[in-house]
Amino acid sequence: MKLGTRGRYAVMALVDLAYYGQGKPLALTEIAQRQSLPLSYLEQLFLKLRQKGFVASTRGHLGGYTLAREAEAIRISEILEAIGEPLETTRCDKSSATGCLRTNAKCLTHALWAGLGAQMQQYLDGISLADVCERRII
Amino acid sequence: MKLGTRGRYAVMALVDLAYYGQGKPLALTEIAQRQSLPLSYLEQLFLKLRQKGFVASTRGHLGGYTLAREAEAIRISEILEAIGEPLETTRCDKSSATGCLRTNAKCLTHALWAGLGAQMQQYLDGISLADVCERRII
DNA sequence: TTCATACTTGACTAAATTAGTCGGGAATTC
DNA sequence: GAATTCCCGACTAATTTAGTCAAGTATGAA
Repeated sequence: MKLGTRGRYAVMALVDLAYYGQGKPLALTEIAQRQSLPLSYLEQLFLKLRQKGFVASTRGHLGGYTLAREAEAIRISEILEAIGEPLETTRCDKSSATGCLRTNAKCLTHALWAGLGAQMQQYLDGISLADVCERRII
Repeated sequence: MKLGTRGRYAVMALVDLAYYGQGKPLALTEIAQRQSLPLSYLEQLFLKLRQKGFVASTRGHLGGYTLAREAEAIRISEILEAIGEPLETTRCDKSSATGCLRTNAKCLTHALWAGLGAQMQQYLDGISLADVCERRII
């Protein structure tokens, strides 16, 4: 159960954007350099972030990305979901038949994993981009 | 960020063992059938679980596995650790140089991921095998 | 205009991980 | 001695991850 680079990089980059880009467009190259992240990988991630309405882009010279929403209003959980880094603790979501509903013993563990997922979701729901920037993490 | 089959199956099997095997050895074939898990995969997992002292084995006819410790004393987090399903939210553990300590911006997210990891750990630390069997999950 | 900058997008790929399988052994009981 | 069951290592197919690469489009400045 490990966090991949997708989620990690996306949050790192958005935190950087919120922290250093005060309203003005910030080029991805700058973010990539400062955070030591591969540029073309970031481009992929920001494509999704733009499509989902987290950032806005300005093309051309002196262009870059800006936050499309306030840093206070962007929760970490949303970012992870947007770029396809799911918090998946169970496997029985899709179809009820193949899942864990065959015997009652199987379902004993279901509540456990669902609880873990809820725990994670709740934690990341409760933290905004601004919280991370201002070091308000518990 | 998803839970793999290793961790899921190991916990499912141990819950089954705690639930159905009341002191008497329970064969893996039985557990595998009841939980619909691949037998030879379970064998791998139980090898580790035995080596780490979670279960004891009895060979031969009417043999099988028993819990080596009380179900109340086995925490879910221990099981996951034993079989190599780590709760890895950060990547800067190993060496301080390659990690997140180069710029201060990087470290902004470190607290976040560390917090998430702590959250998960705490949750799974607080739940025992017995809790799962007796449906004492919140 | 022309050039440099920067976003846009899709296709592709190497490496790692996962989720197992397979085959043969060793111990124990009936 | 035969059936059962654990023991153990080697192997592998498929998936996922973590990117790279190439080509294009839009914009601002000189």
